Amino acid sequence: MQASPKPTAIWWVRRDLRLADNPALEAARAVGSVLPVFVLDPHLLSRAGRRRTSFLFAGLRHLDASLRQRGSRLIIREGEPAEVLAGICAESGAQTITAERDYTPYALQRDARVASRLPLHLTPGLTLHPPDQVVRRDGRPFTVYTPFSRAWMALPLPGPGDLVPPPARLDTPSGIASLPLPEAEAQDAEFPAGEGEALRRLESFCAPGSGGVWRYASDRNLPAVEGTSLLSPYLRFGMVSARQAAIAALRAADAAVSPEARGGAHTWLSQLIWREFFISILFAFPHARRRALRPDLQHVRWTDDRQTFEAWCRGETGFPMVDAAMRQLGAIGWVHNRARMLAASFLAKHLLLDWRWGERWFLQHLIDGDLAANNGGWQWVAGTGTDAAPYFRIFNPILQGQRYDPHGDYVRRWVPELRDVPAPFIHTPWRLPEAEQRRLGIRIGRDYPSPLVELGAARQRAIEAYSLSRRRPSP
DNA sequence: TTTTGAGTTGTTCGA
DNA sequence: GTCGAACAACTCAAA
Repeated sequence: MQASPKPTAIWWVRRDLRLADNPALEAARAVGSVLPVFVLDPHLLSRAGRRRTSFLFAGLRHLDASLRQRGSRLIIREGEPAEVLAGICAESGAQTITAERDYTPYALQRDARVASRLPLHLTPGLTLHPPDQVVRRDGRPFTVYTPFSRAWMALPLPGPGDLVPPPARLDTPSGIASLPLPEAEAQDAEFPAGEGEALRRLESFCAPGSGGVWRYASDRNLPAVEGTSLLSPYLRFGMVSARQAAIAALRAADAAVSPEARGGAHTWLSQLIWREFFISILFAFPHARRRALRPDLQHVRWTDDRQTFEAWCRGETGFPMVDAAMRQLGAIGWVHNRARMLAASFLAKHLLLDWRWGERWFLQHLIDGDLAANNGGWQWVAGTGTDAAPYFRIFNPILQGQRYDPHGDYVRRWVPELRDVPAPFIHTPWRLPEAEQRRLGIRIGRDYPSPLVELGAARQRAIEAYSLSRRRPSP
């Protein structure tokens, strides 16, 4: 063992790919020399789709570049984290490992394994408030969003002065071997990775006057409009911290000049709170990862129809809003929130397919794919979760299209074969008269699928299947 | 312990 | 076309 002259801490990077406002990095710096390490964990990598993996790899390159500017670098290793870290501790003589605490079932198990044999020091940072601190008076977890958010807001909130700037220099021991940085695919056009890009987005979204946050309350519902922050992939990998985002939201609310603007900032903040709510839910109810949170909805008789599922995956259901969502997912690995809800609701309700099939597909393909947020969102839409949508709240993809994509811009962008369909028919192309189809050169059923189900009957079938499960005494 | 008010994002039906 | 009620009761959270 070759001890370095100065005490050394390993900064174990997991999903906190940033130098600013990073408690795990600060904890390592407090020890002395900092050895930044990222472990390629086969267990996690095998579950992420190509696009998210590439985003992560590009993020590692950016982090490494930032570290090198500060006299440091990122050590890449591969394998079972406890084994790998034990090896690096021995090589470097590091006395401590710092890391941002993560709350998924796998992360908890992994970190317990590491902590059982190595000095692992976990810090907050993934959330503003640790999930086990936003609880009811009796200590039990909240299971309804609104009381959770009230309790969350009642805890001390950070201000701009709490943000820790990135270190100007980092002292890192030399001579520690690293694998080459993994190759990312060509830079993602929609979501360039990196802390710099994340901060630019946050700043422009909250920019006085021009920022999207001021119109967020209304524009966030329009999938054809760039009305959301587009920060989800960056929050997913901690290229920006939830705290940085929340502080920006609180400042925006303070600076708002109109009730609408203030409402926009609050609505956006509430989305950050939703993120923490779902992290808390999965932490408190780990079984939700694999089955319905609500015991009475664990026995819905899904149709188990693979072909229908595959049509949904491909974006060939015959319902333009659903198909636009699924094509957007395939094309850029990100889907507008309203379109996500629509596509998810359509799968679980109208197609009566097991929501977990859709959950897995989303988790694999989304750049921002996050176990807690994805599972929470799916269970909410499917009505199986805590604080779920009532059974009768079933999105109608036609009405939703007419309401939130009235001109069909979103549909035309992602379902190009419907490009020339006039607006009155854009959400119901099967109603185009034959002559009109000929004139436009599009044949429904050949160039674009006929609807997979009849909405009214499918809705009825879903309500019945759900109530049947609920009537069954739960085991 | 009991009571009370409330519950992200909707749709349909009938007046 | 617009509006309000119904949709099914239930559970949560706090007083």
